[in-house]
Amino acid sequence: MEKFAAGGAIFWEGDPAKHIFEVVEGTLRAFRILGDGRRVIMGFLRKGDVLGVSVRDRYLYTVEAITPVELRRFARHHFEGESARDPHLKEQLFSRLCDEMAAAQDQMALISRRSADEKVAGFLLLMARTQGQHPYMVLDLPMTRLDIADYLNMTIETVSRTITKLAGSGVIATVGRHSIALLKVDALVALAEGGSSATARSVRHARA
Amino acid sequence: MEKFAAGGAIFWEGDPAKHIFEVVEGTLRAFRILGDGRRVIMGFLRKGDVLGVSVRDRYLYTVEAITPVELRRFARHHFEGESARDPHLKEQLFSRLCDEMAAAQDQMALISRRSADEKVAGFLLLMARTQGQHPYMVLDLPMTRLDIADYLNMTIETVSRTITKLAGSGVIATVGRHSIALLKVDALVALAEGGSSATARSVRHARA
DNA sequence: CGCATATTTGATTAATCTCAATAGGGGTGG
DNA sequence: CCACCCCTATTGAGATTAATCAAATATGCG
Repeated sequence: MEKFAAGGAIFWEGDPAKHIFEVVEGTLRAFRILGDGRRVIMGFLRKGDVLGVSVRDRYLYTVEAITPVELRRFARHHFEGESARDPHLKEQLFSRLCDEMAAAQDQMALISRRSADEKVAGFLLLMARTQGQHPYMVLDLPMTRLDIADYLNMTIETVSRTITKLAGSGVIATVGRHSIALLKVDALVALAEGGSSATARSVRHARA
Repeated sequence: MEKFAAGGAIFWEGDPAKHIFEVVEGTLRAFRILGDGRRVIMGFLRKGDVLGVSVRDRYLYTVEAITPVELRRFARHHFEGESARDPHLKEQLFSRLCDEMAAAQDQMALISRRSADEKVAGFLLLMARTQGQHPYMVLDLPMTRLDIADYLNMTIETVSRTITKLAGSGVIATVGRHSIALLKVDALVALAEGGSSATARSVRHARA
């Protein structure tokens, strides 16, 4: 069991991938830095998530702690090649990887939304699903607005304005900086699916 | 060995995932339809690629043939659970899945680029890498501009304009509708990395 | 309690999206 | 083999959105 302080790096993009980590407590961000210095957040990791499954030789992204975290560390070679006799173990890893893949595709769909409203609404719903709570829930959002922006491929200003707007219309309510209460979940769902300015054109495309 | 005509669907999002396919010949597109009818292309598949590895119960996306294709079909249950005694087989599947994951992350980075120029340049370089050829190569792009647009999260008009602009500046040359010659690869690389309008601001963010 | 930092807010600019119309290919049938 | 036609792609002008630049304001931490 290992602990990291907020802001600390667990591993870096390009490091030899010698370990797999399971998140016991806390939240982390996984990201890559593009050639020109921009940061792309590939995902957020929470309790129960596993880091470093999908790599072979070297890590594909950097992982940093957002909050203080506790991790369980496993040597990769225990899972690899002939040494992993236990078929159950392999099966589980495979299963994890499928989950990770599904998450990546969900994020792709999220980023591919047109308007800022749709993206932020989709993000909040994704976080809600991850935290698996109920309507009228209060979301815990340990990441900064900049993290959210880099995750959704937007600027921090647009994220902030969108959240302010949603709060103004009573769909959500901000509680401090790192909590958001979802007041009208169905309105949020409608927004996330492009409920406001229906794009008949895109639908035409889809059917073409 | 099975053949599909251009435009034909191999399987649909939500179908029970009973088979895995290997592409022997041709090009396909994998996509999801969002709630409001928009289409998000998750990837293009070519000779040697494998479809349907990363799913457990049901396919996560629809796959259609862009050109006439030939596929090799395998029953999923041959790879699953205890029945797959061969550790090599499992290892290979795992390896495939890691590749798929890496591709998904690369696409995420591609979509997350700011300008249309960067996206299209990045796309062309990705296609070049996929086709693994040399400088001054001629890319084969069987997909339509709409496919490219739905892949890069842009409109078809912007894709068209960007390609026209790149051709006008002598970086590429269009050869018919489905071929593009890369004339200045390094210029393309520079564009893909944000070489034109450097975003000092984003760099600042990345370091923050 | 005060400071450093994250966030919000404002004004402006620049880009893409949208709507619209034209041009160009490529495939088909005569 | 050629001409025609349909569909894709290109081009144009204007509307809309988010990015950018700049400044003020909270918030949470030490």
